[in-house]
Amino acid sequence: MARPTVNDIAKAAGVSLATVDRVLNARPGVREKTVARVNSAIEQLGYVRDVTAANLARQRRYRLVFVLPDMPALFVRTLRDAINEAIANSVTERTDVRILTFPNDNPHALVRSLRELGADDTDGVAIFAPETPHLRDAIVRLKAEGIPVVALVSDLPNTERDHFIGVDNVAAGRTAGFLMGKFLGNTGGSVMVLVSSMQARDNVERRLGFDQVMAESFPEIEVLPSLENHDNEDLTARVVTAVLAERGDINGIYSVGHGSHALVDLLRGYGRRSNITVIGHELTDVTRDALRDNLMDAVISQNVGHIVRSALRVLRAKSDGLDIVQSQERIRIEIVVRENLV
Amino acid sequence: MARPTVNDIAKAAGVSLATVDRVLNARPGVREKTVARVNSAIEQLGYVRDVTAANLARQRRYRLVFVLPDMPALFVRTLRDAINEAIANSVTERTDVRILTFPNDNPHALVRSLRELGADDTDGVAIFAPETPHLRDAIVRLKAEGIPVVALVSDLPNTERDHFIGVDNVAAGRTAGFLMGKFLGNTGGSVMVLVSSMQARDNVERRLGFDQVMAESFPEIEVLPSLENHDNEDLTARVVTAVLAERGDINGIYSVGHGSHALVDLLRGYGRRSNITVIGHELTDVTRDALRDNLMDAVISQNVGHIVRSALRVLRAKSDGLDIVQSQERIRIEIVVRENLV
DNA sequence: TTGTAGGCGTTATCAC
DNA sequence: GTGATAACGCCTACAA
Repeated sequence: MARPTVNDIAKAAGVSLATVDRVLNARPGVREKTVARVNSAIEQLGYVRDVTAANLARQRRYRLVFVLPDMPALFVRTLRDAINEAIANSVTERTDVRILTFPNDNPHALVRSLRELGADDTDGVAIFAPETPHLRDAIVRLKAEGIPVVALVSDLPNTERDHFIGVDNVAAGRTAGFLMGKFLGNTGGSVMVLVSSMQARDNVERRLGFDQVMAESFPEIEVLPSLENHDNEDLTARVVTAVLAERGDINGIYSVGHGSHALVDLLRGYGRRSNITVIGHELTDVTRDALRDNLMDAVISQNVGHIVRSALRVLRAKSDGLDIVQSQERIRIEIVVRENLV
Repeated sequence: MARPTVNDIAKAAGVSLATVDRVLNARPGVREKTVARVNSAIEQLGYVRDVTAANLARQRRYRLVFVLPDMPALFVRTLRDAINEAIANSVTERTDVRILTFPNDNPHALVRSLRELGADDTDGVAIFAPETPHLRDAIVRLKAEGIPVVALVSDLPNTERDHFIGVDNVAAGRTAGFLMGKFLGNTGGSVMVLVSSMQARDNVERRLGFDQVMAESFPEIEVLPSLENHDNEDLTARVVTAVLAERGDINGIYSVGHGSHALVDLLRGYGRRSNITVIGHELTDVTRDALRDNLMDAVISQNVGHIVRSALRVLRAKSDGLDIVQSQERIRIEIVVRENLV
């Protein structure tokens, strides 16, 4: 039998469509008694609103905004590409997507962009940015205007964001550590740790998880202190070369950040004659090639396509005050090796 | 500016709504000249039909069917659970889902079930079953009736199925082999291969991929012939125990099928005192616990939730003659270890 | 061969 | 407070 409609509840409750609608959308101007009557009819018939019909009637468009840093790291470009692909496919989903870019070294510019957004022109915001007090304030304001906000890739735990879409970076680091330990076996040796910057919370969390697992499960392997390379190729080359020369026992490199470009370039120069296990994060053109060419052994990643689609679904749902399907929105920590590329 | 509607094309082409509709849906009774005029208006305005409005108007429901074997293997139950979860969440998607079960040793029963389905009561079928001549015929008939058919998990390459939703099992086997080789390191030794049955095409393909990689990249490791255990616990225990006793050099076990239950039970008895690397397929309650308890080292898997949702999307799209978003429908070969569980 | 009118389930603008 | 009534974008009798 067919789903009950507003007409059915109207009949059942002995009121008109308009009244049912008022109750459904919690609009004022209905006696409490009537509200109760309508609600019980809704209960009894098991009514669930047809969102597509509602959206048609109100000519709804979801105006969503992605906020991204203007970083050189390939991962950000990968994310941007995924967003653009989603845009291309969203014509059919009543969704208008804008991308706002901010200079990644300038949190004020970010906040300034965010200030432009109001409930009159945006229905949801997805933010990929480091947490700062200014950003916290900006989010407070967005929420005060009733605009849903989700954190992307890097969580903003001390803000009022509605949802975080990304992976647990401690677990991602633990996964990297587990693979490093298993790949090295019980041969001892030591692992060099490369990181773009220890400012970013994701990097810190990954390093933490990595160290946990190495200490717990592979104590015979020594993990060296982090080397910050700021995504600089020359610096990377110099530092890595120096450390490799200095210590003869290095058999693993862990690249914590999402910019393994410099490292991969260097390794490509070596031609992998060194028998070093290399593990990094985020699947990009660079790391994909590196896996294929045996320059890297594993990449811990998160599916950007999934992240973007999840952000869109979650923001639309929040904007409608609807529930989300948890299992569908969980972003998995993916392990990518040579053989399961794509 | 707003998306053009049928009204806009009607105006632009100087015809009525009904004519536009006839052209859009390729219905007969329109002069070629008129068709051309309407089509060029559609082109010019960049019209793209609002599927939700169309579905509302025609009170469209997608009546989809999943066909599954009645197997004891936990993987099938996992898949079934995922379908039921999807059903629970599909109220809002104009989709009615039925599950048809057939005794897995009886392909005739499968074909008989399929015969019941007609264009009058089903809009799409997703089939998880081994390919047989009878099944091929049944699919020919479904397609002849205009019913979209997708293969689930295990491809049906020699049939007219519209789409395959699942992973490349050769690549899955290669991935297992890669991890086995990396985990064992260059210690030599030999790997025992357990398989429920070599009848199933997926098992054969995985074994093939596994052997490829082992031969190419880890020639120092010996891979033993497949032991068929037919998911039987007693048999597994006897065989595995015997082989382990007979050959002292076994340091790896590869469980090819999707029923690692018997093996895990046995290993649990051993308490993992044996230093054997164990790799299997499909994440289920059993393999999840085994990873957590260090009884297994890695599980190669495919996300059943994703598979089911993909099947629904693809069948709906095919049913409407729409394109699918390839990148969204590609099922990934997932590697699951202790640290990236869930 | 083409057009008119009404309806799909919901919302919104009026009156009463 | 409440109820007709007309949209939204599309489809489908039924007329013409």
